Amino acid sequence: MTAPPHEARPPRAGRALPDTQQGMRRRNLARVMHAVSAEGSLSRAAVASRIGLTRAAVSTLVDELIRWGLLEELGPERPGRVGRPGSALAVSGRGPAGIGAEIGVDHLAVCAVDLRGEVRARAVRHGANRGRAPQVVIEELTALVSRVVAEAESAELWPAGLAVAVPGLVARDARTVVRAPNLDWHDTDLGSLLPGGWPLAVDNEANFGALAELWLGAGTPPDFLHVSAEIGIGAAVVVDGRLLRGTRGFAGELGHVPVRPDGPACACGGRGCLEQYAGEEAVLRAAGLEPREDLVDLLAERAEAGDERVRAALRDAGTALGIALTGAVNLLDPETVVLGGALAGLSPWLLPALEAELTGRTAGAACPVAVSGLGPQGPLLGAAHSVVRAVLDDPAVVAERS
Amino acid sequence: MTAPPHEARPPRAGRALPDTQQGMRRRNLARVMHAVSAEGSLSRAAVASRIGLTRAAVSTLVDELIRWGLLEELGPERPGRVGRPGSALAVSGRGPAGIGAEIGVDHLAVCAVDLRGEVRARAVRHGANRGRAPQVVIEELTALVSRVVAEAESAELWPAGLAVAVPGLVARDARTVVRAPNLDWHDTDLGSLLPGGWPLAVDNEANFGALAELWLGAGTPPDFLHVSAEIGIGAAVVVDGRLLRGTRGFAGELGHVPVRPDGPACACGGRGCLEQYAGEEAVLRAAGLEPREDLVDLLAERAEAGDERVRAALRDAGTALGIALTGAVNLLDPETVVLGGALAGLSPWLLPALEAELTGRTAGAACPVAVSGLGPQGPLLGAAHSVVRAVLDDPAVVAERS
DNA sequence: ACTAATTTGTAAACGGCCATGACGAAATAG
DNA sequence: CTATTTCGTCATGGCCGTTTACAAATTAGT
Repeated sequence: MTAPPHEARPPRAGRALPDTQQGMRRRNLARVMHAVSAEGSLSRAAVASRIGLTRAAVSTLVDELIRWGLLEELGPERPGRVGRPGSALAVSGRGPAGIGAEIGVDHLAVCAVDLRGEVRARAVRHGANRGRAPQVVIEELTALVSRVVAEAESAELWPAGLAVAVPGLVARDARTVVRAPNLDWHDTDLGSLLPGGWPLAVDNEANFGALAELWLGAGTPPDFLHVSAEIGIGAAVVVDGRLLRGTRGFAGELGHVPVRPDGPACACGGRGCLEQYAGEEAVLRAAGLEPREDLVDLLAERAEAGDERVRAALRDAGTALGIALTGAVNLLDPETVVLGGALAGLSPWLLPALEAELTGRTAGAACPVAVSGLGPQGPLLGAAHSVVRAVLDDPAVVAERS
Repeated sequence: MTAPPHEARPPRAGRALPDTQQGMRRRNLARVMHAVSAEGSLSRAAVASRIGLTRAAVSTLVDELIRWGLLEELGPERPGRVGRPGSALAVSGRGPAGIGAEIGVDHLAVCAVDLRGEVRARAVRHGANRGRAPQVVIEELTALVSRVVAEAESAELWPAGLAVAVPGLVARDARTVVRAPNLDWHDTDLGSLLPGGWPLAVDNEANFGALAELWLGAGTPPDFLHVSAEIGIGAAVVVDGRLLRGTRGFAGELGHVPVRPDGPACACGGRGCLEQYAGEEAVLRAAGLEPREDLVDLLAERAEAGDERVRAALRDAGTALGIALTGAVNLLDPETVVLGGALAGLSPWLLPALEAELTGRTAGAACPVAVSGLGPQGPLLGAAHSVVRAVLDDPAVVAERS
């Protein structure tokens, strides 16, 4: 577990606030929100000492945040120490909520998360989406969103934004799906298909999964490499608490890192890419299984049961992952590598070979490998929380929106 | 970690100015300096419109910067347009200077750069440093620094900091050389050997080379991957205009990215690392040459002359580089890849094979490869400029220092 | 039980910083 | 020669956090 930060500092948001007196005030509002959010309940004086402002300044900031409905006063604290007890502040359970959505290969999911970080509404629809037209899928997703939003509104929440996790490459405009091979989508502008009216952010599921790990994972450091696999293999690079997106938004394509330069040809144009060894198709073939919806469970079950062919397939996938990760670790020097998504569930059979490669190839300076506790829930939670974080990072936006 | 705030603090520690009114003023002072520095000469009104402040505010900022000796008034501008002509401001050619130093495998170099970015003093000593004790080498380096500082001081410059480029891995404290295989140095604390009194920053030569490319290179974008090779192969990742250093400061170890997982064993513990194919030793062996000091010139000369064995060696090195870079590009999605250091001089024979691999393996989404115009001068210039940038990024420090 | 000490939250005065608006100065346009 | 435009500066005002002071609420000590 990482030591509690001496100061609850909001990670520098995507779009920095202007460097003016008003921008300073907005950043201080954010610092108050983050401090209270991190501790759950805090007095004004405690916030002041934590973020380095005076009690008087914090008082005016808190007044404003209460007026906007982002904080609420819980009443006097239980007096344990000497002196007048403070009045406990907490992040409001009403007000803005983050709507997260996930487009999986064989399911759709939507949830609403309040400012406290609690999931307040959910909706899921199972069924394969592969090859279906984006319009149809988005229509169904929109219906789920409507249901979740209605449920949230009945709990006095209002949607502050919609974030959609997609199994594919997303352009930096956070609207266009450039390529989602497992859905057969290409250059699809989700911005025009999804309901307008709220801020919208579309991103790779690996990215949202990594953010969930950063924000919700136990002891996840601000510098790590998050690897996830559904059908393709994606990774997300988090540096200093921020996602590394790349010029075109395509960073993290671990699946196409060359593992054996003379290996089998890949659809990407290369040879011997990681996906040729650790991708779903490759593992299925090596395990001698047919494609199914609940593939991960099946693989885990067979491996558990002692199916030697399945175990060998997973072992080989782990080896390939280890080779690719050796390159990534040498290049990025992350604090840890986190296995998420489907890899989390299969980690008992992947990890030994993976770690053998990784530590064997990096003598001494090995990078620890951890398994995500969020597993397949990561992307959806990360999406919803990304909206919540946007509000915490700049609480003043809600004032403009009323 | 108890570090005195004044001494041994890395100039570009990345630590942002405090978020207060005074911090805001300091940032605005920096914006004025950057604006004037970028244009060479600018009136107060032009600065104001460029950085988004009012003329009145800029006036007071400029007054202060002139009082500190960082800006100087050149007098009225040539009136070409309507209205009263402005008074041209320029960055002062006197005052603080950045001292850059480079410890190469077969040379030492020091230079002084003024705030305008011009090199005002140099000193070089040739001779192999491999295997010599750090104390002895640093003693010689210190002598060179003294000469350069004396020359700078006679030109009314005073050293604002010392930055040292080293061919090896440097810890994040910017003082300790963890491993420099080509010097045979291990866990050497340069901070205690180098002259005190100034802020000190030790860093990898690849990092400083990348910064030089960022700051001085023609048209270098803020997101790129800089590859350099002296004996080992180092890379530096620049994201959004900032170096990615990694948790331990070891990011960019491209030389130990696996290229052929079953290839020859490497000192790092791995097999088939890039260095086994494109490192100096490997290229020498393939080319059938003996180690020499001016190896790069020799290789270029032979290749130019048509020596087929040398050309094949460089071609193979390019291929291996291309494979390793394919992985890096997939992971980081940089805007360009820049070849610097010794690779720049050999690029005519490396590039064809390198680009063939890179574009062939990344179908369509290829990443352009550029060659550094700075070549072997990069690290030294980057080091000196890093000190200058630190002053431009926070001009108020010079006021504290007098 | 009563006083002293400590801590919290708020209010008023203060100082730093930039914006606004006005003014003189120095050029061009007609 | 006048009107116009632009530059640099000054006085004023608003925003924002700090300083200082004070009442309220609790514990510690007698």
